[in-house]
This record gives sequence, structure tokens and C-alpha cells, in this order.
Amino acid sequence: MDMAAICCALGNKTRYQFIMALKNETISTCCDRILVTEYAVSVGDVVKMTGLAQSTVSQHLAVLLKAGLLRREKRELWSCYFLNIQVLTEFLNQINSDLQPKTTK
Amino acid sequence: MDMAAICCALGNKTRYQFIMALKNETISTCCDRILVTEYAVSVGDVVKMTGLAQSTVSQHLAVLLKAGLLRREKRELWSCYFLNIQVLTEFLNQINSDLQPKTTK
DNA sequence: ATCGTATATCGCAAATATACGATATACTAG
DNA sequence: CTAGTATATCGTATATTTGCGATATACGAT
Repeated sequence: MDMAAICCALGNKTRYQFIMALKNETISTCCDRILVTEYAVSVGDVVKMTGLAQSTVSQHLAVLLKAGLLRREKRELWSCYFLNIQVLTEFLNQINSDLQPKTTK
Repeated sequence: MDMAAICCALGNKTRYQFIMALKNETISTCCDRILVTEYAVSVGDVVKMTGLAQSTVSQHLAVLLKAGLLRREKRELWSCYFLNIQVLTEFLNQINSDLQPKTTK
């Protein structure tokens, strides 16, 4: 697991907030192909959330995809991006184990 | 606390490994101005650890300093960089709270 | 076949990151 | 005062990131 690469992917306000919103389900999807319970949205949803251009959003999502934090699935017209919960969880476990200072010092 | 900025600072192999080494005390200091218990090293120590040029290391440390992960203290000739344990701990708490998926889904 | 929608990719510009050597600064030792 | 050591900063080259508009692709609907 390339920790620095994942940190790098999260090292951008737009991307960090998006991943947080996805996890917190504070971003909603207008694409009726995604169930509420799936931690997923379409590209257009992120465009609405961020106000950025569609091409810019596609790029940001590609960065998160490459880092492994997202998984993509084509559902008819929509590209649905799912939070890769396993990778995210593993990342958090690892960063805690790597960087959590020992108690008392 | 600017989470994306800290992730960005950690989003580089050299810097991530250095912070990890500092926390794990797997980097040793040759500068006898630093106690073993202080989670700190001099610039030269990082040069030795990484093999990078001294100017490059200075820059990396400046990035970590700016992000708040390090604290600098001049001790005679040496610039001693200390792990900012409070910031690191707060960062880990925050990232867990921001991104840890709820159980069962 | 054509149109509209959703998205990825291309081309580009500006900004930032990464690395180095050279130089400046600051301080210690003699 | 001079020499040496440790480090920060400058100048520079190159690569990457970030953003946009334009275009290409894919597919559903008509």
C-alpha cells in the first residue's frame, strides 16, 4: 500500500472534502442508478458539489481512482464512483500504525 | 487544522518515511545536542538517511514545518527539527473522524 | 440514422513541486 | 581575524498539478 501516494491524493482540498462527503453521505446523487447505501456518486454530482468544470472533476476522480480510494463502475450512461472502503480502512489503519506516537513521552 | 495541507506534506515518499522514522525513532542523530527522547534530528541526519542533497532536505523539512508537523529549534550550529506530536495526534484523530467509514454497511 | 446526455481525454496555460549546485549566513574553534 | 561546519536560501531546470474549453466516445431515446 503506497501510503505517500494516497496521502498525495488526499492532499488537495477538493479531493479531501469529496472523499469526506462520500463517506459522510453529505453528497447526494441525482443519478438514479445508485442506491443510497452504496457510498457512490456520478461525475455530475461532484460537478454540482464543487462547482468545478466537468473535465476538472474527471481528472480529480482519476487521481483518487489511481490511488485506489475509488472504484469505478459504468452503469448505462453514468460513471459511478464508489468509495473503496477496504482501501480507505486499510489506509487509516496503516497511517495510525505508522505515525501514532507512543503514549507518554 | 488544514487537513489537505498536512496530507499534501505527507504525500511524498521522502517526507512520509522521514516522519515515520522520526516517530519510530529509527533515524538517529549524530548531533549530540538532541536527547534520545526528543523525537528530533538535525538536517544532516536527514541528509544521511535519504542520500538527498542538503538543500533538497532543507526544503522538505520546510514543507513539513509549514504544515505544522515539525517544530524547529536552533541549538548552536544545528537546526533541530522536532516532531510536533500534538499536531500529529490531532491530525490522526481528525482524519479518522473525517474518513473512517461507519461499521456495517 | 440522429440527437441529447454523461463522461473521458486532449491541448493548453499557469502554478507548484522536486531536485541540484552555488552562495549567504551564522556560529564555533583556533 | 580566519577557517570550518551546519544550514537556509537563491537560481535554475524539469516535471507534475491544477484548471479550463474543446473534442471524442459511448450509449439511450426517438
